[in-house]
Amino acid sequence: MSNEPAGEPHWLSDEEQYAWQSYLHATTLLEDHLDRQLQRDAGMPHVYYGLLVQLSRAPRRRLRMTELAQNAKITRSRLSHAVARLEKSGWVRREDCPSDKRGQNAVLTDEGLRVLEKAAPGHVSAVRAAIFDRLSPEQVGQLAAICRTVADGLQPQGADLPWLR
Amino acid sequence: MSNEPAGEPHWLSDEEQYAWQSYLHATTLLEDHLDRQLQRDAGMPHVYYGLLVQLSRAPRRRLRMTELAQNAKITRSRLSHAVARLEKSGWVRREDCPSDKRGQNAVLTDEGLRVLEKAAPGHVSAVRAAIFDRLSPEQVGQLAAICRTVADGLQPQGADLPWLR
DNA sequence: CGCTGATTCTTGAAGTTTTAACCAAGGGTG
DNA sequence: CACCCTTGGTTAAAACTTCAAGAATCAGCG
Repeated sequence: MSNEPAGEPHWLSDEEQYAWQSYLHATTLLEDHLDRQLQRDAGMPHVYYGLLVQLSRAPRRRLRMTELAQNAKITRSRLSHAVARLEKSGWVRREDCPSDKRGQNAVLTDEGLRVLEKAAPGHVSAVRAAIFDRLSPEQVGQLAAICRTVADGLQPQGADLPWLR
Repeated sequence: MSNEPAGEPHWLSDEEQYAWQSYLHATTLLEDHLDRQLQRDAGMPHVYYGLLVQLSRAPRRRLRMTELAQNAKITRSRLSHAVARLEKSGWVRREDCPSDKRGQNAVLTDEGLRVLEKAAPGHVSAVRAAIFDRLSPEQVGQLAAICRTVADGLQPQGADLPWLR
């Protein structure tokens, strides 16, 4: 847990500090870049686009709210607001879950699918231009391994929230 | 995958898709984790903490607004709001720039420095626990190189905005 | 059944970020 | 100086996120 007595904080080494700074810059710039790209070309922020992608890959283009939130790594609350907005735009529709009366399914509408298919090529281009065109195949593998490791260390088993935190 | 609107969308390969997904998960979870950690322990989001760090490293603990925004990779507008909030909290003070009457300096206050020094150990611990304790030294080097490359590809030379986009 | 606690999802309010103007001061140029 | 364009920074409004609370259903159990 958090043992930080008044002793020695154990700072980052120069290499670590450099890596951390680079990481922060890269992720900030990239997220910003993709957010603008999608806002301009598809009229929605990156996270919302990610939700449509998840839905498009799901069995009948629908997913339980909680499952969608887990896949996208966001809170249920955030998802609720997001789906409300996407519903207002007509890309997504809510649907009562037959098996559990508490549940809701988020369903990707036909129009949502069209918007997604229209935006996807440009988005992939942007991602490719920012990352995969600039990295060697070995680096892509390295990146995947590093991210897997970091993500695994932050997953569910947290404490008092169902799956996040 | 599926159709191709005009020409060839050139989708991501399986390896690339996997890396991209892993990247999104890791960065989302990490940013979320650090935001909560700092909100809890220091009463501010991660970006604001980064601003205090920048200021603490600057010559007389002060920086021109634009320079600070560049260092932190955020827009001037966002910085304006952030500094307004930090000013309200007493961690930062504004100061007219003597050499350029349009300019403003953001100055880290003594209280701001205390808050920063108090929060730093816990934050470093969190970063270390999430990343550097889990990666090999080689991976740290790989991460830095990858992030450098990506960041360099997204830097200034954009078009209609001074330095961002 | 009636109770209790957990799970699902939503909501309102407060805080943060984006977007698009906007103003004031610099820096030429003629 | 008059003009015009750029730069530094702010602001209002809209969009988005977080936080805490709440309503409804489910599931176990006596």
